[in-house]
Amino acid sequence: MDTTLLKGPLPRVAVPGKREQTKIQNRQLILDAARQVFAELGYGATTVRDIIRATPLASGTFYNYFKSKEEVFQAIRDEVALAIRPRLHEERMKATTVEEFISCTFRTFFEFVAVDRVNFRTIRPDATRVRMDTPEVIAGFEELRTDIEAAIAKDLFPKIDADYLMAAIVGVAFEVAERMLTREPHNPIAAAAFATALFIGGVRALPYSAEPGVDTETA
Amino acid sequence: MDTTLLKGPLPRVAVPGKREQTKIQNRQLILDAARQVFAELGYGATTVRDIIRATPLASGTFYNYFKSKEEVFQAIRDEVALAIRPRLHEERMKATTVEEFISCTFRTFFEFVAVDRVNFRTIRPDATRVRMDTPEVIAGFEELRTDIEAAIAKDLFPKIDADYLMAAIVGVAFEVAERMLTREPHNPIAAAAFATALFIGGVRALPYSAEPGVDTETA
Amino acid sequence: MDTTLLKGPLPRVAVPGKREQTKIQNRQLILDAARQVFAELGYGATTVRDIIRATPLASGTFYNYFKSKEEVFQAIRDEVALAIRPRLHEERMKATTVEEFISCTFRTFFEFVAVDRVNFRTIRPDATRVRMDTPEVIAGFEELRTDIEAAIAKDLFPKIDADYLMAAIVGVAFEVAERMLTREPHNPIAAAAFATALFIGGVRALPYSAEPGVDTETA
Amino acid sequence: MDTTLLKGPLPRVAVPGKREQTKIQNRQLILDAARQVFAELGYGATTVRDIIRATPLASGTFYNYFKSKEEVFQAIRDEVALAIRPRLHEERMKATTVEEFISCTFRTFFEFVAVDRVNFRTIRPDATRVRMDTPEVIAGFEELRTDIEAAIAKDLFPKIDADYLMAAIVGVAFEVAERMLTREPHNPIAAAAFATALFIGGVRALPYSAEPGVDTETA
DNA sequence: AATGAATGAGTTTTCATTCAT
DNA sequence: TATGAATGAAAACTCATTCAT
Repeated sequence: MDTTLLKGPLPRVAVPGKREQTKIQNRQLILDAARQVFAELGYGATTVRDIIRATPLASGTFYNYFKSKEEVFQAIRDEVALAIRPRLHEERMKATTVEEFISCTFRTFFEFVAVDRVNFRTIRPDATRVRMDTPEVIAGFEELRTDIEAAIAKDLFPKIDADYLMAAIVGVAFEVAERMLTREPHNPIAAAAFATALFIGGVRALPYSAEPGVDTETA
Repeated sequence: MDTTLLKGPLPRVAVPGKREQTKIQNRQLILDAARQVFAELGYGATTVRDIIRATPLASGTFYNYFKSKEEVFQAIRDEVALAIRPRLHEERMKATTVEEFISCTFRTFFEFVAVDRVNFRTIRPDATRVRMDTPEVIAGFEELRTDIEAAIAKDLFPKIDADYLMAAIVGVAFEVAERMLTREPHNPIAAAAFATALFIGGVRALPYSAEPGVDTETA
Repeated sequence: MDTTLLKGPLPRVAVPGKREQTKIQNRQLILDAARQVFAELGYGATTVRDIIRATPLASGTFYNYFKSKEEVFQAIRDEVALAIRPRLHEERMKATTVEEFISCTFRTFFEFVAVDRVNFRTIRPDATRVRMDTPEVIAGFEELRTDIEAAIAKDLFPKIDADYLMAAIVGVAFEVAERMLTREPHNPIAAAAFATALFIGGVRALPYSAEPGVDTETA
Repeated sequence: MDTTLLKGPLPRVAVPGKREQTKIQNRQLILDAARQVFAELGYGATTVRDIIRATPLASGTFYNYFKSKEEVFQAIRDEVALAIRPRLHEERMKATTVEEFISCTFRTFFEFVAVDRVNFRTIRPDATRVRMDTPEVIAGFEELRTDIEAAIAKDLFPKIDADYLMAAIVGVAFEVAERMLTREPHNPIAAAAFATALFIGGVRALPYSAEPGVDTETA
């Protein structure tokens, strides 16, 4: 190893450095553990101790990264929202028909959820569902509304209530995603097909289902 | 602080023999307080103390009626199962068309929310929105699936995925209700009309909106 | 025992009651323990645990009575100030000469300190002295100034700086009391004689001392 | 937050060989910060972190210079013992009369306080006044007793109680200084004149005051 | 030597539950 | 049966000190 460059004035700003690395890694360790534990116990029942215990770190270390349970939670939500928002927005911008607009929204969302299920499931199915809308998540919803309004302006949509439509899409996305995750194997394509059909043609246009609770494409 | 005069089982001097009455009344006091507080803080964050504080009763009294927080929660669930669910169930049983089935579900729900908004949604002081699916609603929507399955059996619905349809209805109900409450005056009829139209004919069948964010029936 | 009176509408406000008694007692237990521990370890080094440990009570019980260490401390100070202030004021009002005014102030204070030394000594001699002036204590000082001003108005004192004189008296009272408590036996009379002589005639009028650090009256 | 650029041992690139300089400098940085923080929060409430935070140094660096909070405290004591005490001591040694002995003590002290008020007294945000006898002053007044004893041996003072006299001087010095700082402008000369007159001739010898609370020399 | 994150023991605080009145 | 203070186990949080870089 050539250490020439390490002599002289220390390369203070250079190279991320091992310290920096560990810091990022530890933050991630906590976030991952929190995701895990939230999914298992639910947000309410989770304690900071639970999170730390799921980690090789010491209790005090938690507080070097987050002030409280709530703060980790929001960090997780934000992380997710930041990951999916740009993708959703971009695809919707490319849509030239109502069908495309709707279907790309659902498909992207369900695929994301299927892959990243731990992120989505900070929820204990048999108990209470808590949804904490952080600014980042709200921003995602707002963006959807703006996109709808833009689509109306382009005559892609009829002149409808964009606010309610946004709400309807969000509601269906979250609830159907939830159900989707209870089925094995997860089938985001089928879920998106269902939701899209509903939004395009209503219940009568919904795909036939061999038996309730089983994705038609899987059956 | 001496709160002696403020507390006490309400009418201590009540008509003799009506002890049974007081017992029922106290039970109700606790249930009502619990509903309130669960809605405000969420199930996880709520403590038994919080519930008792929202009551004229003493902390020990709680345990004369319920063994734990979990038990009150169950009791609320049970209670409402006996109140709203039969109503919804009955109406849906009478439905002879898909339209009726869908519209009565949404109308009843939105009207319930508009009247009982406190139970539905609260803003925490730090402005973070926390939503808890109150037990009554969970129970109601579990039954929804059963009713859909029954409707499919009666050939009212095509043979679709009842689980997903239930999820879609729940999602739309919740999210649109949320938006409805941000508008003045609350218009459950218009909200139900929107949701029903969406489910019957898809986005293209949605009622025209003079301006986004304003109920057409109100405008 | 005649229980006739116990029937019918409960005598809610009557008799202090055993519960009420215990409450007062426990508060006092904590205050006494705190006094003890503050005197031993000093205010800074004392923890709430230390106080509780010096008590037969459980840790949580502390918080039924005080919010924090600081709050107990202030309660102690206030208790003391409330006990001694009226006595000091009353005696000063009766003074007809400067000598009386000064000497009664010091005598009362030093006697109080000698008797109630634990109250006075929330201080660790070898470490840091912390004096937290609670409103109640400040009020005691203010009263002294007012009394001095009244004495000036009555021509008992020459027209001097009442504010500084008050400060001087307070300073001498506290510091000499501190020294007095290091000597055995405590001799408040001698301490008051010293302070009074100083304030009346200056250092040259001070009583002779057989040996420094020994009260002349004792020697 | 990346504070890399803000921290660091001051001039890392400093003139080679002047490492010794930096070491002395850092030690001083810590001592100064400690003095500040002790005065603000009191010894007990101060944490090592507080001291370090008031410094451009990193937490670990603290332990290169001092083993603990206690040790900094001792160091401050020692440091000032070398600075103020000799000055006071020397002046008192030169005194040929009681007046000189007393007046030089007060004058020096009040001037020190007026200049260095931050070290003497701080107001905490919650308005509770906390006073900590900073080590320098404690050390100074311990020596005062020795000096009084020496003066008695020289027949400068009558054979009085040196311990009590020291206490009286300390008490007056502190309390009057406190009052002095509440007046604008600070007038250490007048404060010293007041205290000296009191100690030489008693209350009847005190300078007349135009109005209480106003320094005569200023008025 | 300087750095500053990690550590974990110790402290503060909360809260479900008990129990004497 | 109602009361509400006491309990103490467990959670939240702090901070002196260590140690890899």
